[in-house]
Amino acid sequence: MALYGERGYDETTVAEIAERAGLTKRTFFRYFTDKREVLFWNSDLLEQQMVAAIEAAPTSAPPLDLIGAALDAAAVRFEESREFAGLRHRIVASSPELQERELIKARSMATAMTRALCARGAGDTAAALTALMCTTVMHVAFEQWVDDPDRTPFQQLAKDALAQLRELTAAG
Amino acid sequence: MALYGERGYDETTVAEIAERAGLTKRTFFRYFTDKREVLFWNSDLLEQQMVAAIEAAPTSAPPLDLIGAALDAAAVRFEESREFAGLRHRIVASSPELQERELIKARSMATAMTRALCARGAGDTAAALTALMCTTVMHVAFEQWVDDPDRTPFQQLAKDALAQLRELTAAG
DNA sequence: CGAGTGATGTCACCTGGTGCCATCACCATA
DNA sequence: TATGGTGATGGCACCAGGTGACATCACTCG
Repeated sequence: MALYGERGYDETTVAEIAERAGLTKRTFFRYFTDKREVLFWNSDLLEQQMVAAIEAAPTSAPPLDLIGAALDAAAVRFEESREFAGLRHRIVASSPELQERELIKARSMATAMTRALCARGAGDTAAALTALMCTTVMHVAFEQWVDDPDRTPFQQLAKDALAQLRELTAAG
Repeated sequence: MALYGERGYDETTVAEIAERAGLTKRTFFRYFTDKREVLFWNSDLLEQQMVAAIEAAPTSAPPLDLIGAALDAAAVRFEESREFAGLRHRIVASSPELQERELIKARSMATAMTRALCARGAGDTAAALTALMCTTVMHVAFEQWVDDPDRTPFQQLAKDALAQLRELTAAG
């Protein structure tokens, strides 16, 4: 992460990372499957927590509330490390391959939530749509949250974005 | 594409593709920036057509109608080559790196539509949410459409998915 | 003390991807 | 016809990401 920040992602070689860490290139690849994966070390944890939030919600909760619960869970993790998230986000934004990786992580999150929603009795299509809307709102809110000079809480931004999404689909 | 279908994407080397095409590895990379890009040859065309559909819609149209117009444009292109889309989809589904590429293409589509929506006077957040909902519905409908034994038209599936999304956000 | 086990190093190797220069076909113009 | 320019291709060397196979070393357990 330090090296990525100092010299840029593309300009950093795995050999250099390994050297800085006092290891070998080979050993690096035993810990990380990828050069990219370093930036997504804890992503599955976030996924698990959002899924758990959905599973823990009351059975009668409508889809939008489930999304809200998952976003609240995400908010907790995000607020834990705002400046780190900012650095990480800037690095990811600098490289297309990292954005690709970020997108597939989001997709993985969505499919996990889809499974959880199906397990709660939602139809396949409804579950998929709901989960994807959740990642959509998360993405939009995250873009506003990171590097926000006012340091507005993520939870607030996510709530607003969700409300706006509701308006958009209701109007007309 | 033939080689990807025969031997699988991962097992196919660029040198083999070039040889089959009567070219050199070097020449291949002058036409395609990537080994992956072969599968996404016409993706920018689809993007342009969906953007054009949004721009061509009446000024008074609500967001959901704009999404509908863009999806109709996509439907036209999809129906042109159903079996090809099926093969292509199967190949993409077989490889994570191809899925990553597909996701970033969808994202690029979304940002292009976001720009178009902003140009029509939509707010930044509203535009982003609308565009992402469009790609979401497109994805869900596409998954149902491809390899569907009943050969239901894409337009129908997209319309249904969009209606279901509306229900999901309205309920509660 | 010796065997087994897990983490690391070492090396060879493959493949995707790029820079650089040579070559060749084609085309316009004198 | 000869000449020179231009665009597409080939050839080559090279780098970086990534993997497999084997050696080594530390640590633990009996």
